[in-house]
Amino acid sequence: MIQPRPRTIPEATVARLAVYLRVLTALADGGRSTVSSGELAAAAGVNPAGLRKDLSHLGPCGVRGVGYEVRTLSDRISRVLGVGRSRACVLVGIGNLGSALADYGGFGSRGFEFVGLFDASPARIGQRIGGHTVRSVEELEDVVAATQASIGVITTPAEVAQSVCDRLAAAGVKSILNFAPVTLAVPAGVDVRKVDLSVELQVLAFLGQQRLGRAGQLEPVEEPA
Amino acid sequence: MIQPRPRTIPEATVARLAVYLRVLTALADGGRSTVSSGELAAAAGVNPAGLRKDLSHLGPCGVRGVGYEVRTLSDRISRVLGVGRSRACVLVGIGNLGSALADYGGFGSRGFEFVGLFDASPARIGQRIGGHTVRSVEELEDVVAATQASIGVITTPAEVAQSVCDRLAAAGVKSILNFAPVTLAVPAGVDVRKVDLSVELQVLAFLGQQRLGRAGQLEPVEEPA
DNA sequence: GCAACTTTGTTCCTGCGTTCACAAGCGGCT
DNA sequence: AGCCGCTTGTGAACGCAGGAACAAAGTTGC
Repeated sequence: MIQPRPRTIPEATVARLAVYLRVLTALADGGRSTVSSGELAAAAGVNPAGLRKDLSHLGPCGVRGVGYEVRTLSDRISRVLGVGRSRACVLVGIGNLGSALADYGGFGSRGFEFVGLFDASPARIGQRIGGHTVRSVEELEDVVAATQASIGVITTPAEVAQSVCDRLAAAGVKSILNFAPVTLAVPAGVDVRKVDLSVELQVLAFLGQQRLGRAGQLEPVEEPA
Repeated sequence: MIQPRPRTIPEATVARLAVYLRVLTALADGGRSTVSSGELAAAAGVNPAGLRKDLSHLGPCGVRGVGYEVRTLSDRISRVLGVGRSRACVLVGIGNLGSALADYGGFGSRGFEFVGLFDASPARIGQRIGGHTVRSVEELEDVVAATQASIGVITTPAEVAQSVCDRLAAAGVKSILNFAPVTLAVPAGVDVRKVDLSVELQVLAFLGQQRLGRAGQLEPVEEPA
């Protein structure tokens, strides 16, 4: 028997499922037992129809006329996303940002566990952050091999990010989250996801100034009819 | 004389323009004077045709048969994005992540200047980070009004993010970058951009396990029949 | 001066994501 | 038991981003 449902869930949907899961957890803590798509969508900041379509990728999991049972839906999403499955992560580059991530509690509750913090600076090595000890980046390959880490996070300066990325990929890491402001080249079979904080600010600023122009506060730069 | 070009540049294009700008800056530092779309696209990790389409939103700025002049293109993108224009930003929530952002040098070179760091904890108030002193969140409205800050960054715990957001919006901040894991509600005319680190990891992990499933290495965790 | 090569700018097209709208199904009320 | 209202799940249309192919334009060599 084959599954009639296509196994591919759009990436945008996956991102929203994670958001829904967080909202559902908050609702469960609040004692709610059921919730409608409209209410859930409002809390997540999306369109109700889009939410239902996202959830349809999991198969029918609601009751018509009533809504979704919070517990059931929460479990279903957790299972699909693989929450609870422990995932070993390594983090390279223990600067300000790296320290913040290592110390952030939001990962552990989702099954992400840092099994190695690495830095090249002798001043950093040996420090304890978030319950782990910073190790020399020389040990990177050994730790990845020993722990079978599948996720690597790069928070190094841009200059060394590519070489760190190469070493992670060579050591067997299949998924890389990159905070360094460079575009990484990786071999096939390795996923890279980039988070660029200054680009986010830049886009935000551009939208702001574009909105000012549209608002006609100062000379309306509209094309006249 | 009106500009015949439509003023709306797609958001995705704006984000890529910021990336191109970074690559161009690196090229200029390396002494390059011209660059082709193919080379620039490779360095930015995008399709050459897409890059040319992005650049076409700025009007013709290349020379056929030669390529783009690095200096000219760099200036053009900078002007469109508003780089160089100084933008006052306030940062609320000086935890690990907030400290990292306040101390990150990548913002100042793009014209983003933090004019206020705020926290509610007395233990944090008075600390100096990145050349600024952490102030009480009580002073938030006064500082925003005095500095005409247009951008606010929220790195507080989730529980207080909405109230901070409300205060920022009421004080006149028009663009908000939110790192707290909640969906913020804002009045019309205010832009919010959300960066959710744990969602990024979640998506990465899901793509990884999905890739494993497709590879047929082991049977994917099917719902039993 | 002319031809050939290189590279841009544009156009078409395909696919995806989002939104709207409606049929199907379930609980509650009479 | 039967009807009504509410909510889900799905099908269709719309708009948008991404990719490939092509024409225009400029340079280089002869």
